[in-house]
Amino acid sequence: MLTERQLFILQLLINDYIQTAEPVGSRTISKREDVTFSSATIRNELADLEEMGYIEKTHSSSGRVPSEKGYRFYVDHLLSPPVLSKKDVNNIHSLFAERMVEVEKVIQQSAGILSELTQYTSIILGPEVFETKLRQIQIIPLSKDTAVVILVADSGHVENRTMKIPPSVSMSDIEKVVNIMNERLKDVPLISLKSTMMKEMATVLKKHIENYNQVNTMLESLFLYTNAEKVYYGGKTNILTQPEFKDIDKVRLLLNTFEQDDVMYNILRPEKNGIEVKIGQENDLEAMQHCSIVTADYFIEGKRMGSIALLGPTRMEYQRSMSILGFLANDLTKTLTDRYQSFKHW
Amino acid sequence: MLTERQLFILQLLINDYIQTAEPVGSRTISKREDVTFSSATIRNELADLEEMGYIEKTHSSSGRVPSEKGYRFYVDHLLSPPVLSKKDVNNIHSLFAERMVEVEKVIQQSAGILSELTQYTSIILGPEVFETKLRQIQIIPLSKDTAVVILVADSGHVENRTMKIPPSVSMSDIEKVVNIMNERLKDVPLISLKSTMMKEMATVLKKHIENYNQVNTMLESLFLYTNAEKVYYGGKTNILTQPEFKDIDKVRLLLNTFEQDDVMYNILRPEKNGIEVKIGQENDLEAMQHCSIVTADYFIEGKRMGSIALLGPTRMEYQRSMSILGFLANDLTKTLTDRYQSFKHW
DNA sequence: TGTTAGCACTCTAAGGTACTGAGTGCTAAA
DNA sequence: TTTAGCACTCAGTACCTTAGAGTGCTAACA
Repeated sequence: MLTERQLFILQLLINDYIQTAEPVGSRTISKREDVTFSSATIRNELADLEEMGYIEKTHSSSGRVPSEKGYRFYVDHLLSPPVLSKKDVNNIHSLFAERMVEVEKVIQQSAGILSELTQYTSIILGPEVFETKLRQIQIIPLSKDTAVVILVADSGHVENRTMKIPPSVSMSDIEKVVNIMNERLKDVPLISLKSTMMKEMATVLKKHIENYNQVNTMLESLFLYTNAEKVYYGGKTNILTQPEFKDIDKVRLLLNTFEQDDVMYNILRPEKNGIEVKIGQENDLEAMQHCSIVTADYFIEGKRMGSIALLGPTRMEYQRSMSILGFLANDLTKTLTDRYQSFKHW
Repeated sequence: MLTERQLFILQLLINDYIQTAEPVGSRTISKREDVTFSSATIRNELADLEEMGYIEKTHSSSGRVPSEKGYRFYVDHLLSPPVLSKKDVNNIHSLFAERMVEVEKVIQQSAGILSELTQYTSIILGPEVFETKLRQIQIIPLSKDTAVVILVADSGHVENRTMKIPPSVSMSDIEKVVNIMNERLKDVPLISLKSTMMKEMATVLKKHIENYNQVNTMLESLFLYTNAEKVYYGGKTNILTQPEFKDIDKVRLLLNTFEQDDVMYNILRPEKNGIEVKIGQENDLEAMQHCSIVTADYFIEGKRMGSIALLGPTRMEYQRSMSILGFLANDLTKTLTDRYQSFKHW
């Protein structure tokens, strides 16, 4: 168990290290105004803290650096009360003041402002298709064997795919199918579109359509890819300004990971509600060894829709990041819920 | 004017430097089998070449390195005949063997294969809207004051925008407008959609619609952004493996530029037809100081549609890059033209 | 007159040594 | 329990030396 003084020293040390990125020595700590005890005392305490695994030395006569365990403890128990400057708050609010129509834009802008305010890289998981429902489906022929299928969701999201039409399927067949789909599939959540279609529509389609099998395989291919949530970024290269990323190999590893949407998706997918912090190895991904990720969720009508996140070095400003993130998640939730309700109750 | 021998030596030097990234000395050159004269002779020639500005020293007793002028001359006059291995050719052909339906995918894949084959960063300017024509326009209401507008082009390209509907404009008005648009604007090139609409439709609309002014401003905002060509990338981080990009600041500058679509667009927009090489400063952009860009165009029915490009260090394999690029541009042209014709003549 | 061998010279890169300063751990006294 | 004091450690820097790759120049050669 840590004593009051040890807690205090650990906090001072981590705060200092977050600012300077330099190992912190006992003398540095003793010089602070609110420290009454001597550097020798601090040395003793530091030795204890090191023994318990909260801090480390970079070499035998260096100052101390927080360990991942130390950061974990700091985040869980030692964060000072959140302070957001009015400037920051205004900055965020002003973003939502101009009521943007397109969700994509709202999110892209949010990513931008996050990375600007923090100088870290911001990552946002776009709204899940999860709860959005089909409003309308349309098929527009392009040539004798291709057509564009357009799905419009009640969230305003539009999805389109080009597909091949088997020669045995006629245009009038397709028209019939579309009509039936619009009747039967309206207000079905996009996520269960495929299964609903297979279940509910099979019998109806069989009645009205000749080449049921061909049509069916065609439709199956259409809904093959449940469109994953899109990943948005802000300040992708901000991380390169951090001293811990002077090494080009680390950078390449990390930037490569950014390009893999599926990997990022898994990293951001939160395990629990609320603001979550993952420190270094906790991300179990080599590229993220020296990074921490702070995530928060946003909601529409209480349903979790996606996450917003900040990625920085393990030595990141957790308190500030969490505050900004929480704040923005809140605003995002409000905006999107408003928007959604205006659609739903129309 | 350069003598035969000087040409030969310059060529050997640049070839060597491209492979090794190390300054090339007279002895290195003299050791080559096909070199009959001594290193002393070569030293004399190198001194002349340096005086003429084709090569440089990194310090007073170092070997020589090509200058930008040297590269320029090399690219214009000294390239050895193109050699593409069968493997490369097959690689590219196989890409187009599976006839993909969506242009986006074709292009994304092309970018991928380009960067894989060369280990440089590939950049592709998506097909211009330029010649593609409107096939159909649709408006789907989302709420009492918002609707999604969907434009389908004959190329299969789908464009959608969410817009606000002024309260004074009724749904039936909108339906009327859409009908008129579909009548009048069909087969109008997307690029001139706005002007055609303003000219041709004004009179008709005035007749049928009450709130002409509101509708008009609404429509104007709709076509405000001529959608720029999309920029696709492959192997964004490949450039980081080049020894000239060990410096994190150079990297940041370059990667930041990648994020600015408009800047990249201007860089890629070719000035003349055919395969073009821009070396270092010729790109007049700080971030591109140490880079060269090779661009080629692709066409649909003889009309230039976009460009594909490779970005590497100035010390890049020009010959190979140009060959691969030319080859792929050709395949791309064929594929897209085929596709387009199957749409057009339907 | 063009080519080449030879040599003095230059500069980088790598390795070694010495010094400084920030930091530690331990001990003994307050 | 705290602290002053001291010996010790180690990274970083500066400085020097050496090795090696390369040049430019000169004088001799074909």
